[in-house]
Amino acid sequence: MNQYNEIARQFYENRLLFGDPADAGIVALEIASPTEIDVFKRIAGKITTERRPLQLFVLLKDLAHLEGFRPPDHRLEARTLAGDFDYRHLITLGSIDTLEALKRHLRTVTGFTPNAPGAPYLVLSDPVEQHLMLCGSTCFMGLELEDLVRMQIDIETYISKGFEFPSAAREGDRVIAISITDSSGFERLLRGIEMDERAMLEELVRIVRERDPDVIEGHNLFRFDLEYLETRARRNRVKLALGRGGGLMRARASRLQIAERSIAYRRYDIPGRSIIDTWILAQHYDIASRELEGFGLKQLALHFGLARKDRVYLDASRVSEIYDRDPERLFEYALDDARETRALAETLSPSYFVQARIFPYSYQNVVLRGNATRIDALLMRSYLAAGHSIPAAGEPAAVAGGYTEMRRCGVAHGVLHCDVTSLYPSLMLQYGHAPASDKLGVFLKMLADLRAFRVKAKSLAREFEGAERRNLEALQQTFKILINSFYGYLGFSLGHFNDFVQANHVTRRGRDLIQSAVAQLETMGAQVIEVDTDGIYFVPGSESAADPAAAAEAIVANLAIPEGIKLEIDGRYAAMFSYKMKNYVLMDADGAMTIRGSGLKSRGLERFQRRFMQEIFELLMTDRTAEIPGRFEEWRTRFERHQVPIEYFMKTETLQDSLDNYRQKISGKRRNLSAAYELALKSARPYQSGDQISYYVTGRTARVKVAEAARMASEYDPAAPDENVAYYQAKLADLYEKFRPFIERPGLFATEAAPESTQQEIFPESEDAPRG
DNA sequence: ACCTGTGGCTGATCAC
DNA sequence: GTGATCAGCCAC
Repeated sequence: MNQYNEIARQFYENRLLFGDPADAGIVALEIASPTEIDVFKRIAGKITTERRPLQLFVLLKDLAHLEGFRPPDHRLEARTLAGDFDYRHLITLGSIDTLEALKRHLRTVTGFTPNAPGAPYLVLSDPVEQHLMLCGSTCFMGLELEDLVRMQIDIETYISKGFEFPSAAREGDRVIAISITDSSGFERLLRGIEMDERAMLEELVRIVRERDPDVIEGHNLFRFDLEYLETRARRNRVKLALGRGGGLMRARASRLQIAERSIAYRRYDIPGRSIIDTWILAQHYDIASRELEGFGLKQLALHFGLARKDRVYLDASRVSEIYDRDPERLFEYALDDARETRALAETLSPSYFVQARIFPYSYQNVVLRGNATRIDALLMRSYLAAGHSIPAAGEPAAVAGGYTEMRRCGVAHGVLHCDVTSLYPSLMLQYGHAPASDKLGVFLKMLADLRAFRVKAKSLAREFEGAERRNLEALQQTFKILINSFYGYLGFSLGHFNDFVQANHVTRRGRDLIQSAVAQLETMGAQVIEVDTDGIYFVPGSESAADPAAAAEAIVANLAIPEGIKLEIDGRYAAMFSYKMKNYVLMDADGAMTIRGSGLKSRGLERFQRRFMQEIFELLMTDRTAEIPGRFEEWRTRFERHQVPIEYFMKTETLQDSLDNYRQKISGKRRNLSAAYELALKSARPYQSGDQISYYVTGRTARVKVAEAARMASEYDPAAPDENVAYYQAKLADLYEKFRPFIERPGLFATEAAPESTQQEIFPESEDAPRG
């Protein structure tokens, strides 16, 4: 057996983390009848179906709540679990009908809805999850991503004359092309000239059934394509029987929480298959990377280098026009979106594929559930398997976070960064910070296994090529994500094993550790610039000139760091501009800059601001501050002459709220007016939360109400430029003012001795730009 | 029905 | 004008 198989087996035999390796090949599960579940397996490329008895459960605090409940099919078992946690009575049932009846009964008897805080019973909302949690199986054991049949679907729609945006409900709007590709190389374009819409929809259903994909992928499937198809299918009286065994596609309103973004969307489910929306994968990706310019297929394909060289993108608002004039031209390019979606999914989905082997969720739910919720599911699965009761989530308490400090600001040269490797996980393992309620000790066991597995997967990945390397890379990436979620779980208000006291212990140790390292560095003659949670930027003392690399290692080696904790130099920079906490710029030996912090690189800033700042930073860090006033003048003049293109001064904002919600908050004076929402309200397009709006500011004076003076960037006419020159020039001046102290007095300053902005105005106001 | 955390900066708006 | 507040974005 080769090394890859050996390691892989070691991973997959870990039943704390993975599903049952003996139940391999599962690609999907679907409730088949009130008492049965269909388990779809792909074995040697062929789909088989096993119909098994459904295993469902409810957990109760008090058996008395069962009194008076008559199960419709009399199949119900109650069992008292070990330990004395709140949820100690496991009621197992074999029928959805019984489950629903029991939920109704418990709601009436206890007065609590299923997941309300303090409810004396616990029911997982998804019956498939209940089943997987009890039986211990998971999807994709024994499979790799390339074993799945993944289909990509993309539709083109006709927009009636006089309208800019598609509406499935509008007379005249319709589907004019459906592009279908799959991972076996199948490609099919349904063309609206040979087929009417009904025929296209029926053909789509037929093809999906015939190709029988495990996964259906698409870009914006949830927020556009499926909703459009649903409406058109209803109108054409076509049943979207896309499921395995002919089940209908279902829909319901749902919400998705991705970091600070809360996205309302219409969730779709297709029996026996998983729906993967690459728009959602991109949202997840962006939380970690913060580098995407936008979430359109085009922007993503360009960002990930997936676009073919001669790729032509058809603007959705021009599709109808092209279709009327020359439909062949539309059809020529229509398949490209589906092909590109396939490549995008291959880029973004490997980690989720691995996670489906770990968590008791369908592949689709792995993408849609949050990290802490997933850890909760692992803990619950372990406890139920051991026949142990489950605690109720603890009351939330305040948890202090990481230590942050900016000790020095301005420009420094020869900067090092040191970093504590996996700070919180290391502290949790070294000092045994686990939930007090984890009587079985699985929390730290899982964390330790994950850490060991990650090290193995990472080192082994380097020894392999091709598919095996990609798989190992996906494994180590997944382990990393999971490892980093364990600390967050302690402070997760809905985590059954949460522990806010322990969360506080962990961060307290982290703060002590990093502050001790800072103090030691300063004692050794280093100048510490910035500290954030687990990392320190500093300029080493002067004695290190001869061999900077060795000197840097020596510094770190000389720090007194607790047993089991590793602190290492993980970056060296020619220069650093320290501006504010969490806001700084690094320049490496080649002169390449890295800009960090919302104040310096936020996508909420117009591109001209980011560009002008970049110029300032580069000049600041290369001691060419004298050139900065000239650059400022250049930008001012460019605006004066309308030479700045719209892409540089438009602002792009993401709508977090729904428009209804925004309207309600405004009328209740619970929030301020916002340009992006006001424009969205005026627009004909039905904007949803998560959509982005690009706008610019019109008018003649710098002090305008932005929400009133804003116009959609798409309405800008370069032939009749109406951007507010004074407003944008004032922004340039504000920007210059922000950095003026550092431009006038170069060097590195202790924070309390930071240079103040002087009152003198070196740039006279222009007549049309009165500034208050 | 859904949900990992804290800390920090900035622009826009609004009450004072 | 100033400060408070909200929303949005980002670091870790």
